[in-house]
Amino acid sequence: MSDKFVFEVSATDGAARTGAIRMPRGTIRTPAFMPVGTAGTVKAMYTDQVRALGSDVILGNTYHLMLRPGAERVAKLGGLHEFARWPHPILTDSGGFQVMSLAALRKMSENGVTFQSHIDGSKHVLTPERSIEIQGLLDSDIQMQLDECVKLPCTDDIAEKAMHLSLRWAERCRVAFGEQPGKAMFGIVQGGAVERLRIESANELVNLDLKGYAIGGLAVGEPQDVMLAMIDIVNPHLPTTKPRYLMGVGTPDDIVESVRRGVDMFDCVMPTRAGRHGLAYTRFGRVNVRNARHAEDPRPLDEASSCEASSAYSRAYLHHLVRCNEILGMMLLTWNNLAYYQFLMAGLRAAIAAGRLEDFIAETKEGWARGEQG
RNA sequence: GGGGGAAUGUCCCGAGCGGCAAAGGGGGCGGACUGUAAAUCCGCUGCGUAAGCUUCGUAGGUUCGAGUCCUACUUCCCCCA
Repeated sequence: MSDKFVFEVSATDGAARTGAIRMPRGTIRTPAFMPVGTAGTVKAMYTDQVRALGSDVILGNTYHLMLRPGAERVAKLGGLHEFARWPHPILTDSGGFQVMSLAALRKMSENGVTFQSHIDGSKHVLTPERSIEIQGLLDSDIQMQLDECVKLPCTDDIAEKAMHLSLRWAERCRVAFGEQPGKAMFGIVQGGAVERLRIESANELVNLDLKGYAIGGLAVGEPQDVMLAMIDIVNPHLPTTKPRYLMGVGTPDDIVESVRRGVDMFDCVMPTRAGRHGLAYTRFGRVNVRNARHAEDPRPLDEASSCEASSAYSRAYLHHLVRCNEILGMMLLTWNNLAYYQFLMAGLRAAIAAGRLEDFIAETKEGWARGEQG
């Protein structure tokens, strides 16, 4: 096969692996963290900054972009890459997450989801086919199947129905997507917190022979140990030759633990949203910059960081900006957080390549536990 | 000189019109955020673990009961001279 979408594992360490996804718009080094840019922007960041931090791919969202500015309009303007000035790979979510997050504004049916726009209340039908069509109009490089994401905890019955519906939708998405060399459509494993359902979901999806597999419906209310247990259950059923993407996760600790278990891709709102809300992630753990104790602290968040936001601005100044609700405060903390996330990912990749992942993880967690630098 | 108005919870603004430990804001202190309806949301903010105690410029008074009514005083503001 001469597909231009290729996943290569270059090294493994335990269940963890490092490698690269190569595709026409660029290479994604794995394990990868993908900053979330729901509405065509990684909030509070310039694309150049996002790129410079080592991001190889960012997310976009079908639901949000179909409402505003509209998929056809984005297509007319040259696609999402051109529109948002991000020439590198883009992964788009299908709208499946909004099935959960906008539960009050949607209706499910076998055919698809009907959303009532959170913006103006208008009705929009999202079928598996339309979701793929929209993702195609956006010119997304990695497209996600439409799925039904369910909040946990839930009954086995609800988890099972959502999982089976998601499987049927996966097939329809695969047909709609067809053959697109250089691009990919990923399936999404569902099944709540039920081992049997997770395994069935994974096996059925693998039968569809997709280019990548996501684990969805996690970090949606369950404790971390449950999430990790689900990963351990699912991964052995996924082919080692395809990328595994844990959707929507997570905290640095979640990511480290998942990489250790063989996950290759992550996306999460955490670094960007938390940054806007005054929380900084650093090598020394989390720092709530709003807290009074930083008011007169001249030290930067991390003097050794190569990111200016982390090394060149005092905590006192960041504290001031956050308190004043200044835009720059959100920009700097988002920048710092994304820098830390990408620093962490680079560290994980290097550690796996060097066969010292466990040591790296121990050192990393030691830093978090130690707290403040110095 | 004459007339009118205002002082509220120990940071600020401010509701309150006889049953009030006293609405709301702001500020402050802390927390949350996981495929983004999020520059959002949630606590706490007189003392005490509690029964309870002490508060509404000051001092008296009326009343079962006063932040609310009356009197005087203090300070501030406005208008007329």
